[in-house]
Amino acid sequence: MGRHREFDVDEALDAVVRVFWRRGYEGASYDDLTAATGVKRPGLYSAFGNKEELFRRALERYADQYLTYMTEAYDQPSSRAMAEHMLRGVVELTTRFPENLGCLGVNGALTCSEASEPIYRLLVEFRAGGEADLRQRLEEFQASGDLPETADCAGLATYLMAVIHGMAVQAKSGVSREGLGKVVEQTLAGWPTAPKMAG
Amino acid sequence: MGRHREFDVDEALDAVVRVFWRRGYEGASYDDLTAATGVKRPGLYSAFGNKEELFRRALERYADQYLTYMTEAYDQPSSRAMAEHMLRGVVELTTRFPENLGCLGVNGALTCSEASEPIYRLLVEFRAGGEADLRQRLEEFQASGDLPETADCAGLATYLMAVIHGMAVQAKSGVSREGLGKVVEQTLAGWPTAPKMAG
DNA sequence: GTGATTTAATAATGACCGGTATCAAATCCG
DNA sequence: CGGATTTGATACCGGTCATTATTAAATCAC
Repeated sequence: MGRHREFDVDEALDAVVRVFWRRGYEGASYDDLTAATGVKRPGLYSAFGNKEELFRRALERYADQYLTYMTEAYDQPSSRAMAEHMLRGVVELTTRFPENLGCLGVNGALTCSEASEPIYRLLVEFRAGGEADLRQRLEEFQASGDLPETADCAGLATYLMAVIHGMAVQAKSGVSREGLGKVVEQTLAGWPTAPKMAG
Repeated sequence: MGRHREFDVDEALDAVVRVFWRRGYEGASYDDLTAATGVKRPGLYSAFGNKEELFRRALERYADQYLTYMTEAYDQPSSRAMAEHMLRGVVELTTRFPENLGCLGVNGALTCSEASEPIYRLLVEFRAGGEADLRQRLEEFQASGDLPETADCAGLATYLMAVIHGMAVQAKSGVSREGLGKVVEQTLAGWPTAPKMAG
């Protein structure tokens, strides 16, 4: 019983995601958040908790809504196709909204004051988790003969994640979709090729 | 005439550089800056102006002190040697100080509140300037036959800067020197080779 | 309708932010 | 020395930060 909530929690969270995506965790104020959501301060607090919890919720929603191309990539038939799917997905994501260039995983808090270090660590772990998943998938590709036995899967994962984060920085700096496409091309041009199979 | 300044301006600026490098522009407070420099607030203001001017001074000093490997790279005899020199320099720079991982050009302000957008734009231009210089040098290498005529120098410059910025993000996330070395190897493995010259 | 309960809106809280006014200490000139 | 001038240190300023106390409005059970 009691009065009903007058705003849609997921809609508000979507707006919150866009604010953090654009401004980062510390750069986003409650004035920004209330303006974007149309929800007053106490409404956000009662629905999501404090700013740190709000960011955690926003990061989860961001992953669910926008990082689907990562799991799609894992279903591709070769490591090269996987890399291409991921890279094309990054180009699309990081340039899709002119107001939210780049990606939340990097924009959220590359640096911050001491007070926000929990969020900084959250994002470090978030990115490290993506790299660990990628490494594991690369090792599967290697086991199935799609990558040479001499390939360093951990190193390749670190490399590909570096390119992805670098593209996010470039996108945030205003590099166009076409410019980022060149990054994709060069990355794929250097991708290791499977050894010629007998038979 | 009058009382003499009791601190060394360059030493103080070096300490300021390290604070901004670690915390970013907005994440660095005057409490952090005064603690690191040993100079009280009014001392910093009288020597450097306000926070924005202080950051501009710090960025200049950072470039002079730490980005020398970039100009060294331009003196290398081939585009590949140049790329390797740059990439090894980035590994060294971004992991040199455990308290200041990554690079100031990216850490400074990838995102920020509306109030700090002048600094945000300064850093966008700072990075874009580096990419423009790199592109020009690549075109010279291409003109001298070190890169194939089919190579896209602008695209290569965007790619290499993406790798560099991505390595800075990875370093800031705690990736080791060895891990970043793998990024260098993979980047060089895909570097375009000059066409075989006749004679 | 009445009372209990939940949300919405306003406005206030203490802490910290960048930036300065103030005054004491130090230096130079004469 | 004495007076002018600059720096150093303390303490303060208004503004903004995240957070919350308070009160009005809305909904439910009965």
